[in-house]
Amino acid sequence: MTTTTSPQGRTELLRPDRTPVRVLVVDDEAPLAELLSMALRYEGWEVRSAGDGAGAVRAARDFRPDAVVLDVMLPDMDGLSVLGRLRREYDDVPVLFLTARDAVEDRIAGLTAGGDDYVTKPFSLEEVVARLRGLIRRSGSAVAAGRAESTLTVGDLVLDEDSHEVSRGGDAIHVTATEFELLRFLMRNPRRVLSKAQILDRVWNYDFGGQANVVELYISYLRKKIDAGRTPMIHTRRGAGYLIKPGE
Amino acid sequence: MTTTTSPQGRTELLRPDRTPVRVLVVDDEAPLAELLSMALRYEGWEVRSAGDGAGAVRAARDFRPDAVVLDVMLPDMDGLSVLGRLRREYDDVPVLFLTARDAVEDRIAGLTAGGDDYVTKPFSLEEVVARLRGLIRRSGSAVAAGRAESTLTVGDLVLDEDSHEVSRGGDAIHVTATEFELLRFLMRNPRRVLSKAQILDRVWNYDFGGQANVVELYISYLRKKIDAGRTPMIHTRRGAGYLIKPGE
DNA sequence: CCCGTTCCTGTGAATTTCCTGAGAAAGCGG
DNA sequence: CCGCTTTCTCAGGAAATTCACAGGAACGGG
Repeated sequence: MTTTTSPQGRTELLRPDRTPVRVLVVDDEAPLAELLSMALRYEGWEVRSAGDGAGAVRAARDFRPDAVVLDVMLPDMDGLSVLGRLRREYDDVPVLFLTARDAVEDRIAGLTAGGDDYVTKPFSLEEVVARLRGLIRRSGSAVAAGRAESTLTVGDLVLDEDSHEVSRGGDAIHVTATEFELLRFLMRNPRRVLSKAQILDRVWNYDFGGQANVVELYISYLRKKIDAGRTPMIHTRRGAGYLIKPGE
Repeated sequence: MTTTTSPQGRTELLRPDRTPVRVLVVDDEAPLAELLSMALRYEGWEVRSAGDGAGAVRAARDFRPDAVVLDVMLPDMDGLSVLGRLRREYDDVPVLFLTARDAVEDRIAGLTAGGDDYVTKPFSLEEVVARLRGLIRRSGSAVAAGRAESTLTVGDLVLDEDSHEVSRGGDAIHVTATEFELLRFLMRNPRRVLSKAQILDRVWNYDFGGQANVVELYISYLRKKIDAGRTPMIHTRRGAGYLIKPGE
């Protein structure tokens, strides 16, 4: 697995043979599966989806995914069983579990043990994509293809996805969890205008029902922390959205 | 056997020929075997599993594992018989026994006489991984490949996995068993945020059903012992988890 | 230059997340 | 069996974070 930089400046994961990464989405709620598939395709990944455990196993067999997104609550069998079947014939595939927050610790215990990961519903797409990237990065193929990078850089601004640390020009900057996700989304799309709707869709939970101006608010927070007294890197495109780029 | 540092900074055991270590897991409880396999694969090891004694012997024959994790209670034959068969054709392989806590102690004593080791169910994955590492390190191949390292260091904090001793800046620090495992997990993943769920999964027993705030509690304990009056090394990433890193 | 629109940001309150003391229960050594 | 240690639950309180609201600033089309 390697990272390349596309003409647009987006970095995307590729497999060693320079073919796009394949991800299998398993969820019985069709709209959610749809939402996920779209988001993952937007990442440049190849996506297939299944609505139940049996379908998942079948799909895995001929699709040979590099990673799986798996709802732990499925109509026919539970997450662990599906995982078992997948793993039986298909060793190393990393899995990202989707689980309800209130599902009293839905026996998440054990699920993340193997280096797999999980997110609780309702999640933000940014969260899912980030975790998935992490899993793929750390999976066998990534190691085989060389050094995996856990850090995003735009100009003198650096964001480390492992330690959740942010710094600009060497100075450490403290950001909150939401600020971190927003900044990560911006930095993953440098020099590209992102609309408030896009940002809301990616960074906030999919069922967020609040005011649209939280985005403005958090942009404001980030500016205070990142651009304070320096060449601004976060820019407003009135009527369009926001973008981040290195200062001249 | 050598230790190398992967791109992510994790150290992993390799065989003299720089091939991953091979581990055979023998347990008839499929979910447990699954859990173990996942955890061991995550360590970078190659894993095969068997559900009974006969299968174990067969698997060992063509898999030639560097270590075996063996449940002493198997449907077809008991641990001793399996061990006998394994050893008959395959001398030196170190074995980690899994045993129920109430199992008769002296039986185990006999089993571990040859430098093997055991853990009682329910165990924590950290425990199993650590013991297994110890066994492999001490086994023939490790000696052949040179010095094995049993100590973790982050800044001036040192943890010895063999003696279970911890010290910071030369001062010995007493930690309890649970504190030790938590600290070891943190130190094996320096500068990386570990979520409370991940920590719970790795450090606590797999059937632990308690409150998630034991993690907070033990972090608090560790801070009192390790960071007291010094530059803090254990940091909270609110909404994300905890991480350890050397103070500047 | 005016006006409607869009964006920025201070204030404050609700909520979430984390920390930690106190004590019950279980384990261990003598 | 007793006393000490360790593990863990519970609950209160502290602190950080998230978010709504609203007034004012900046912008851009006409």
